[in-house]
Formats: sequence, structure tokens, C-alpha cells
Amino acid sequence: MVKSNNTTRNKLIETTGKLLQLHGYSGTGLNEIIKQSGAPKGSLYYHFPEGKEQLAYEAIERTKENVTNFIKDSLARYDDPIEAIQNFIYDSAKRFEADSYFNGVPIANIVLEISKTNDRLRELCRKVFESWHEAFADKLKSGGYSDEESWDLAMTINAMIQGAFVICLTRQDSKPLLVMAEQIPVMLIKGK
Amino acid sequence: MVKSNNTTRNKLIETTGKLLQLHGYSGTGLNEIIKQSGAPKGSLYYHFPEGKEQLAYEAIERTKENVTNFIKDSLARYDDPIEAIQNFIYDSAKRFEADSYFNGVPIANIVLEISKTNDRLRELCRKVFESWHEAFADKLKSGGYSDEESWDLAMTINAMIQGAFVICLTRQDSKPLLVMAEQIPVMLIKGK
DNA sequence: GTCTATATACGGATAGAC
DNA sequence: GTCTATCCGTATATAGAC
Repeated sequence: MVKSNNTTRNKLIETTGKLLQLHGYSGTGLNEIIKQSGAPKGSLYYHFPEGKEQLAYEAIERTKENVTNFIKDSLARYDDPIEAIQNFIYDSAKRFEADSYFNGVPIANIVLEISKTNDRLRELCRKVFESWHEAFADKLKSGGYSDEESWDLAMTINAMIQGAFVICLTRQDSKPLLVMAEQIPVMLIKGK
Repeated sequence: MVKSNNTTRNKLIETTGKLLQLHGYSGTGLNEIIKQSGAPKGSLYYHFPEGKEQLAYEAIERTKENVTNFIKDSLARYDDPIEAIQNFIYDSAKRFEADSYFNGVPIANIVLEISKTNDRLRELCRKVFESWHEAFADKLKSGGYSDEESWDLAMTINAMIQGAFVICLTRQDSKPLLVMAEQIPVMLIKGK
């Protein structure tokens, strides 16, 4: 790991992540990234010689780490998968209401836009979803669900939550996430 | 309804809908719309004096009608809500595999990008989701579910399907939709 | 590592002829 | 209803000084 702890480089990645989440790939301009990050104007192409795509790539990788950790940490707070996942969704709803910068749907907003035009970024987004999926699946397995059941249920949960986020954003309230949370026990109580 | 059946106007709306679905709002340029629609180059601002936003607005309205009808028609083929919804998802998966132009997620791709910057379009997208939600809820009510149950379950189904589409697009296969379809009976068989 | 200046393309939009 | 020409802003990216 030769990468330095450069603050400028770091701020550029963080800011890009936020802006991508809010305005998508085409909607995010390099000028705005520079302005909002407070990074030195001349440094962008020094740190990211391949330009916007490289910046997006690294921002997506960063988001992958952050969100995966958020999921894992949240799920670790309860042993029972049902409780754990339900509380994860409540946590998400709280974060959504709190606004901060969590308003926007991280990866979906990018991948929907570039899936047909940028295979490199699409492939990276695929890995992000896989990583979230794996976190849910592991939790289910540890709760006694079979491998196949865990895979299918985790896929469903992942899809539900993302769809709920889309609708939350559209309605500007967190109700859809709360509804999803209530459905979790219905889906998970059975062939365990 | 003074609106004429103008073919040019119509083609512009259709093409805009497809392009928005594929490349999002910022990613869709007026030049490309004109090129792909084959519409006369000078006619865009004649038919849509308010420019890109008006074009998008009408394209979203069109998508609302088309998709809502697709959902209703598909659901009407089976009396039992479980069968009906499950088969609707299989239909969707088939359409996804068939590619045609159904590759891209219609409204989500727009609303994720503009939810914070364009209230008029966001509000319209909210109505689109509401319309789809209503179609599912009506089917559930007709199958004997209570009003509240129908509302919650329809919300969940709507979210699941949209989340599944996002993941389908990312993975470039329809597996996630098939997984969702299998979960439908689990969710719906109970307090009916 | 960071700066300014600039190349070049494309975005949305308007004017005025036909 | 449609055409061409054009304005103007902004986009990504590069060159070369500091």
C-alpha cells in the first residue's frame, strides 16, 4: 500500500461520492467536485490522471467499504437475523430522516445511468451489490438458514431495501422503509 | 383535448422516454433525441416550447400510462393475486431478457438523479409510483386482503421489483427477478 | 503538488428565414 | 411546421509555469 494519506486526494474522493449519489454520473461535474471539496483547483488531474472515470471508480470503491461496514456493524448488534435485519432497516430509515448527506441512493443512481455505456464501472457496482448481498447472507447462515435459502433471502432483502430507498427519495419520507421492516418477519419466519 | 396526433411530437416523446431510461436526465442530450427520433431538427422547440424539461415531463407521463397498463393487463390474467403477481414478475423477467428497449429502469433512473433539484419532475415520478402501487393494491383487495394489508404488501412488492430490476441491470441477467417471484407466495400466504 | 490558461466539444436554447 | 445559423454556458481535458 504505497498510497499516501493525502488529504486533498481523500477529500476529492469523498466529495465525488456524495455528488454522484445526489446527481448521478453525468450530472456531476468536475468543477463542482473541486468547488465543494475545497481541494486545490490544479490538483485533480495530478491525483487522478485518468480523470472523471478514475475519480468515480475510487469513489465507488470507497462507498462500497463504507456501506458494507455500516451493514455489518448494524447486523452484528443482534444475534437473531430477523431482529438484526429489521433493526438495520430502522437504522437506515433514521439516517434517511436525519438527512446529513445520506439523501440519495449510493450505487443505484450511478449504475442505472452507466450500465449500458461503461462496463468497467458497471462491473465495479456489481461487486458492491455482491458485497452487501454477502453481508445479509452471512447473517442468515449464522442464524441457521441453509446456503440456498440464505442466498435467495439476502437477494430479496437487498432488492427490497434498495427499492424502498428509491421510493423514499421520491416521496421524501421514510415510510416505505418502515413498511419493509414490518415485512421482514413475515418473509423470514418459516423454513429455517 | 386539442392535442393533435402529430407523429413528430409523438416520436420525440417516445425517443425521449427510451433515452431517459437508458442514460438518465443529464445523460440524455437534445441532439441525441433528435437524431434517434428521426424528427425534423427544427421542430423540437415548436412542439415543446419549454424545452428539455417539458419533453421529459411528457415522456414520464407516457411511461406512466404504458407501464401502468402493462401491470394491470398482466395482473388481470389470473384471479388469484399470488398467481397474478408472480406471473407478472415472470413476464417482466422475460421482457428483460428479450432486451428490445426494456433495458434500463424507467422512472427510478430519472428520479434518483433529479429528486433534489427538480420538484416538478420528482412530484410527477411520485405519481407514477403511486399509480403502480395502486394497481398492485387493487389486485390484492380484490383477492380479499384488507385495505391496510393491501397497501403495505403492494408497497413491498413495488419496492422489491424495482430493486430487483436495478440488480438485474447491474448483473445483466434476470435472476434477481426470478428470485423475487419465488418469494411472493411466502409473503402473501398468511392473514388473508 | 498546485496554478492559470486554454483547447475543444457539446450542452440547451433562441432568432429569423422559409 | 420545419430549417439553419448561432449564442452562450459549461463540460472534460491538456499544457506549461511555478
